[in-house]
Amino acid sequence: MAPTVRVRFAPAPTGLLHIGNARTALFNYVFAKRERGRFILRIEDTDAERSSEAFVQAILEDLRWLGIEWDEGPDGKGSYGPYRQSQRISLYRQFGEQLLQEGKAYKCFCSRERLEALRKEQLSQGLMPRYDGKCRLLTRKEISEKESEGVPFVLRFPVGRGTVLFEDLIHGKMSFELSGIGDFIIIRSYGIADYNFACVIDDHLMEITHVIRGDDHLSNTPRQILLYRAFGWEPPQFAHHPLILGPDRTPLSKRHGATAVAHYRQEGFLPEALLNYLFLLGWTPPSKEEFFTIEKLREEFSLSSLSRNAPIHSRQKLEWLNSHYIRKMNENRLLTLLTPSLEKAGIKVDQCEKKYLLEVISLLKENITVLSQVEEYLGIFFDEKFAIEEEAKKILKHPENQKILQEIYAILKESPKKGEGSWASLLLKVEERTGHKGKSLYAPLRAGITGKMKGPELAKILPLLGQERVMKRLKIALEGEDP
RNA sequence: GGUCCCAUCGUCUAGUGGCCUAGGACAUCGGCCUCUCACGUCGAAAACACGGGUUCGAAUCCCGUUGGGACCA
Repeated sequence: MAPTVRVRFAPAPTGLLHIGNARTALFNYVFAKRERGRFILRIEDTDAERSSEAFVQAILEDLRWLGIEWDEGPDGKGSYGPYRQSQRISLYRQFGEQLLQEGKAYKCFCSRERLEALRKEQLSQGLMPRYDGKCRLLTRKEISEKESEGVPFVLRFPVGRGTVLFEDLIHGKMSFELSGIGDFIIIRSYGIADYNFACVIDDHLMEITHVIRGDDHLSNTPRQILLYRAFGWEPPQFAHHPLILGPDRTPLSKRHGATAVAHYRQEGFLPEALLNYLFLLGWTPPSKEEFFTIEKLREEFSLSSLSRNAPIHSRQKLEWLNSHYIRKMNENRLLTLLTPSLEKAGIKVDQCEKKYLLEVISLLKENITVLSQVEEYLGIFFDEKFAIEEEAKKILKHPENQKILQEIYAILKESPKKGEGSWASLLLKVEERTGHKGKSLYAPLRAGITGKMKGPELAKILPLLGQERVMKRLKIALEGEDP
């Protein structure tokens, strides 16, 4: 029987989770679900300077928001811990020591100055800069001399010659020439493990079966495989996916503006839209359908069908998906999601009639791309936000338009309270009396009633506002007063 | 400089040797719908980086060039 699939997502808490990392997490998560395996969250916080607990918490929050649940992680779940590298430092040292004892690693006493000089010289000769293996040849005596002098050292791994072959689940057969790789550091002078070393030890100890990560690690993989071999461990399967690029075709970073998941969440993007988008960049479901859910991904996603091209981030496509999901969402859930935006805009949600709120939302969801955009339209439905835009004012100034509004006002005044259905007949009456219809009627009406030039259908807004409020707003428009 | 990765419309992609006069989506432009915006709908413009092979036949396979990217330092 094949062992249980175990995958991991291993972010460094040196910043907010950005959409590229989120995509990696999602690939791992969906793969684990499909294989009925386990998803492990590991925090790579060996860089104490740049790591912070606040970022750890922010990352966890973003992952949860995306719908990712981990089976094991830094918050107590799982028995392969600890799940923070900062708590595993002594482990790395132990394994470093083991390699040293077995003669599979050596102490390197070379100073920063020597390394720097070496590098410059190699460069000037047109050679590739890499460690020349000087300390690999040190005698026992020389080593103990250096040690007693207290010369700081690092642990290096002798790479040797040959070719490393492996099968990448996305790229296929991979072949790396070792002649291009210098002896690399596994433990730094201050006792901290290098990335590749810590990564291999953790992945092995946590019994990771599939390492799914970005292409930026592709060329680290032969180094890691060498370490697995040195320990006599079975390497996991590897899958390297392309990195999301910015419009300038360099890897997505802060320079490209908003890239953090948290940012998109705050702006009012839905997790299902972001998820759909992240997979759409580089993957097409068998059905060729553009919209898909995580359930569908669980059934249909496969690493080998992922594109090997690095995709470019497109906010437009994300927005398109988001507006689609907003329109599809039911009003009750939308109201829950929208409440923070509404409150922030000064609408006291709990004091509003829920039925009214839901109706407002059912109209507005047709017009917005991101949740935060509702604010733009709030003035139509909430008196405390009502304001007349400059362009609307211009329209209202026209004498002819004033006449039309006066007519409407008069008709409303003489009509008994209108039920919802009778607005249509009322507008017909207005058409008859003023001789205006279509645009010339509706434009001033819209300007007067909503204070805006665009928005949902007037035929739906009017009954929602009710006769009384419509009259009140007409009056404001007629008197040319600022409300 | 070495070791690798990648290469179809502006963007995401379909395409795994004949079904391709290269399909879809976003964005763009135009028509329709319509009081506006949005939606919807119809249509237009838009790509196989280049050069060699292999083959009866190549976007698809091989090699080289070019371009972009990663890692190494």
